[in-house]
Amino acid sequence: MDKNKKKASLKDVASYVGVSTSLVSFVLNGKGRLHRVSEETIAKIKKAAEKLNYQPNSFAKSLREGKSRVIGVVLSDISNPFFSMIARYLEDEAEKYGYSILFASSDENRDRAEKQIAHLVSRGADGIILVPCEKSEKTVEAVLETGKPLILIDRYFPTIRTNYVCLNNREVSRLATEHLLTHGFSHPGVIAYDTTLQHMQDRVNGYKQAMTEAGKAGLISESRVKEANLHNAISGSISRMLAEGVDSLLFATNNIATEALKVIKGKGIRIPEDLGIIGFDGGNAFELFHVPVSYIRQPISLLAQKAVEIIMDEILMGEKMTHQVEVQGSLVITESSIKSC
Amino acid sequence: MDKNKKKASLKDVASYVGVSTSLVSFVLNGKGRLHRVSEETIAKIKKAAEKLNYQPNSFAKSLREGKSRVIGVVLSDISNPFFSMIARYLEDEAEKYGYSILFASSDENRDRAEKQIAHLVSRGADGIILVPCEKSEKTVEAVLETGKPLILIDRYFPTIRTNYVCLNNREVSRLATEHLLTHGFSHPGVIAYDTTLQHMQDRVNGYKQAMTEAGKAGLISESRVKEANLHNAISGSISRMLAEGVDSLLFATNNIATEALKVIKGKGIRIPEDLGIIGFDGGNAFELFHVPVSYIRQPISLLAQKAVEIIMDEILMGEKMTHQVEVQGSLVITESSIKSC
DNA sequence: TTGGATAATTAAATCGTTTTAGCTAAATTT
DNA sequence: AAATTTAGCTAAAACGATTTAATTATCCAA
Repeated sequence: MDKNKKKASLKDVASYVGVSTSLVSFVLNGKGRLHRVSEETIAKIKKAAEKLNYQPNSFAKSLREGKSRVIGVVLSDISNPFFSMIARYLEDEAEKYGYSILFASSDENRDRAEKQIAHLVSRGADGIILVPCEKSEKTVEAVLETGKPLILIDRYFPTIRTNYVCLNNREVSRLATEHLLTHGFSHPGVIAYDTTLQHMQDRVNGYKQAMTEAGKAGLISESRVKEANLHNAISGSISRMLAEGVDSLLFATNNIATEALKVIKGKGIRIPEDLGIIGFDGGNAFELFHVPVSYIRQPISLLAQKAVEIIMDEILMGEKMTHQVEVQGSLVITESSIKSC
Repeated sequence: MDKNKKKASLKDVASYVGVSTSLVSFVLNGKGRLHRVSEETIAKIKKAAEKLNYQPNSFAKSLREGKSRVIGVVLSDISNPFFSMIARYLEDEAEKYGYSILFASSDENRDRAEKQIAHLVSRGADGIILVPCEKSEKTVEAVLETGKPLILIDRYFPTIRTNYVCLNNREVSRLATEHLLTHGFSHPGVIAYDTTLQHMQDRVNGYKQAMTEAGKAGLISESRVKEANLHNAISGSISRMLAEGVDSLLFATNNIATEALKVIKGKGIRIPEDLGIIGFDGGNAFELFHVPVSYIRQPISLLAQKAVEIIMDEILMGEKMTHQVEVQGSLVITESSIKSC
């Protein structure tokens, strides 16, 4: 094994051909013509680079150029299906620009997120894509102060002027509720996380709006679920709401929906006879449930595409405007949300 | 906004305190005492670094040291739950060493994997953790030639001497089949991917071994499933095997198990009366199925922990030995694999 | 008081690029 | 023939750190 053969550097190529490193750099960066290097030399240099298997040293390049071609992504938890899908699309989109992605999971922990971001920045990330966690306004503002390109994804803070891409949470949630109301359910409820994060508030607000529009503001009986001890909390909520007369439920996240389906299965609640349901983000899991489950579909790939597009604009072209994009979710309707009368 | 205030460099700290950059470097790397810097100066330098919010430039550091503190990970597809779990544990383990992880998805495509690896190496990854795809022996060998630390995870090539961490596929698969044989099922079958990858062969071989040990070698009627058109292929396999008298099935991956459960639900096959089943890797999805599903549990966190441990040994200490680790899977048994007689 | 330790610090090379400014020789203009 | 332009190339600084060898100052022993 020749594990000791060092990688060839610009200098190696240069001395192999018998020219200066400048020429090699010009040629290999496609600026040969611009710097009027002779065709002959261009050819020789290219051949030599090939032959020596020259690979530019990315550290030297980054040091010199002040660019890393890496985007840092901090999301809630990459093992959560929703976020791992986002991760995958971000990866694909970034690749189109020749960028790589450095991932980190915050676990919805503010301090952890702060550390992760600092770490990514110190690693030289050219920009940050962030799924911000609750009460992390200061963290976000700190990144903004840096001037480092930043875009929030999935969530945003109404009080902070940043780039963000998120779902039209309120509207799609309103639509889902309206659908329940017009398909045999007179008393819908909603189960959401008990967080101040705006996207979650929006999902609840969409529900409230639909109820109000239907003249049922009086029926609003929301149950919020704390993330801790999720399964039990959801189980309790469902029992309580059923007792109160709720006849259908909107689940505000994929996780909540999945846990709720387990509870429903466990309690033997009939869908849609006893309870109409609409989940968030379909997925393999739902398909194993004994009744097809209606859900709100998020265009995850679009979410990722927009996020990368916007941050790349800022990184590459110095775009200064703030972009705030809402992508449109849609309703996928099946048996679980239609009461046959 | 003071977006123009450049980050402070070593030189800035040095001139702020009125010393040379050497001293600052010594002190901030904890080698102050070693180079007998006076306590007074140490204190001054630390305070100044704090005050100027000095963050070392990682490119300069990497360039000089020839280390990046980044591990490159190429896996099949980060949006696949199994791999996103691995990704998450890898992230956590690497963090313990102060390392970050650069992810890339190969989509089981050899050329893509090759490109991704090249990309990660050119990005300066100190080592590569790889889920190799079919027929990628040459790619793996090419990495080995480089001398860059490498470890395969989840899969391996018996013909190549590399570090790897994988499940005791054959044994756990044998156990699962044996379990079926001793719990009311006289004619088990297996559904696996039609690939030459050894881990998959091992899973099938474990099944065959159990059958042979039970004196039922004659009953071996395996169905292999091509990845393309998965759902339909599995549907066909299940029908065919049931017709052939198969009374129970071992599914060799989580994906196969999930798709199979959908088929089973669709066809109204009763579990375990008509068919006993054992899946691979439990997960949220299984819990929504109307019968609790037995499965083979992989210690994913251990898999990741070992992988990082081994590659870090090589990166940091120049460990030269090849480590080949098999972690032990276990059977999680519920109703789906026990025929009540 | 000369020489040798010892303590405290610094100068300068180095890592591998990119890029600006400058140099030489040939070609063209006046 | 002198001046200018152009073609083709190179030298050297810069990016921001680490590290080796060198330097200065101080103190102590002989």
